[in-house]
Amino acid sequence: MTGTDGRLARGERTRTAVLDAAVALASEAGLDGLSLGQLADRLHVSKSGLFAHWSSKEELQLAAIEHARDQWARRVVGPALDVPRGVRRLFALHESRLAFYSERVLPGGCFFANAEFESTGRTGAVPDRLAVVLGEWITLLERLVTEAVELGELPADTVPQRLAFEVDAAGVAALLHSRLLARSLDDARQAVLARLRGLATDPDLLPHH
Amino acid sequence: MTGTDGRLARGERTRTAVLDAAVALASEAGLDGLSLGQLADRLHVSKSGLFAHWSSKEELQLAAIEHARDQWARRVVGPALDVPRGVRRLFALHESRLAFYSERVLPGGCFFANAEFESTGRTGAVPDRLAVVLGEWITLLERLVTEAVELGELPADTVPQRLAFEVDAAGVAALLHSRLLARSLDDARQAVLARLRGLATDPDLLPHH
DNA sequence: AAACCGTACGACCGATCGGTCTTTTTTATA
DNA sequence: TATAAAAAAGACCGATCGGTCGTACGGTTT
Repeated sequence: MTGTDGRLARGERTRTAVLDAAVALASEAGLDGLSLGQLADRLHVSKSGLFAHWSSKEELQLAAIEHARDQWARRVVGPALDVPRGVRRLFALHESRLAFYSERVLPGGCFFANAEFESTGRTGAVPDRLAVVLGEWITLLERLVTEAVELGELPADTVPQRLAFEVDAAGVAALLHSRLLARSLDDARQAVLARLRGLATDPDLLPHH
Repeated sequence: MTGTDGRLARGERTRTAVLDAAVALASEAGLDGLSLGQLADRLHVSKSGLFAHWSSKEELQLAAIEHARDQWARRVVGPALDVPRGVRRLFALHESRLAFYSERVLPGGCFFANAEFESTGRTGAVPDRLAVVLGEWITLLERLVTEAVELGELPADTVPQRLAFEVDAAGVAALLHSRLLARSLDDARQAVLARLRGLATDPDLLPHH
């Protein structure tokens, strides 16, 4: 017995490499603008070789969604969960999201924002899956708000849905305008910081600037 | 003399019809996803007929930008300018923007948001022109905030850039999530309303709900 | 009536799209 | 060492992409 099959290992390696490139490309051109030919060229593999791993473009798109979701969980959500529950964790999530954008992890800024815009008015497995993943994100934000309320760090009459919407909105706008307005990321940070400090029962849980 | 040349009139008619369809199509598929073949089919004209009016796809894209800009000025900015200066006009602009989305004037919701996302990391005449038009929009928001401050309807220490960013962010997020979250448009309205009422020296200038 | 001009069409071009099929290379097992 | 299986390549397919060209129609001018 060998434990690891070299053939499968090789396949898994290229599979990961392809998905990395696919997520990066799709963050710029969108899931639809993602071209199999361009993707193959960039990775110095043949276009038909991609079909050994995914039977169609749609399956590759679905795999790219899962790949991007893992990346987001690891680089954005994970670090925030190391911070204590409450307003600090909520703000940490917002900050790690902005860091993801400013560090230009993906050339287009964000895989999901681009994909969500693109899937407007379309139907199919790809928009369906995107809707679920984005629902998870909103739910996470709402849960962090609710936790802060339960800890007494936010007023009891806080509407989690709306505050989650406000925090997310700042992130979305920061991304959208980051190319045009260099200060948009800072605006997004300051706006949410001021808002949370204004609401928090103990503003000193959050930085002053 | 005839005053109106029938040939030019006919050209202007189809030109307008094409741009209407182009803006609508681009609001869904993006300026890049806009296909001349599909556009021609939808209008029951020949693809080559389009080249009698625009020498290339890029020129049609630029014309579509101007067309969408006119539409936005007429349907969103115009009505807001009928409202008295100050916080009321600022909120009216936000509301007419949300109305533009909820009325589904464009199938994709917004021409410019889609176009701005798509032009991330690209160069050329189209992204350049988009950057200018979007700059005009941000400047308009900032000007309305500044006017409200000068009228004493908002505190003197208000940072126009940031408040303009917050109002715009609510609109952007409302559009992005409007397909997935039906309540996003209402969230965007309530969030900005609560924010402005919280800041305004006379909250009664704004509606209560 | 003739010349002219803006509009619009159909045929066609090379490039690229997603996708199929056959063959070759690499790795593991009998 | 021969065979099976996974991975990858190359040739090729019909459809569509943006774009060109020659031509015909309709309204204007002389």
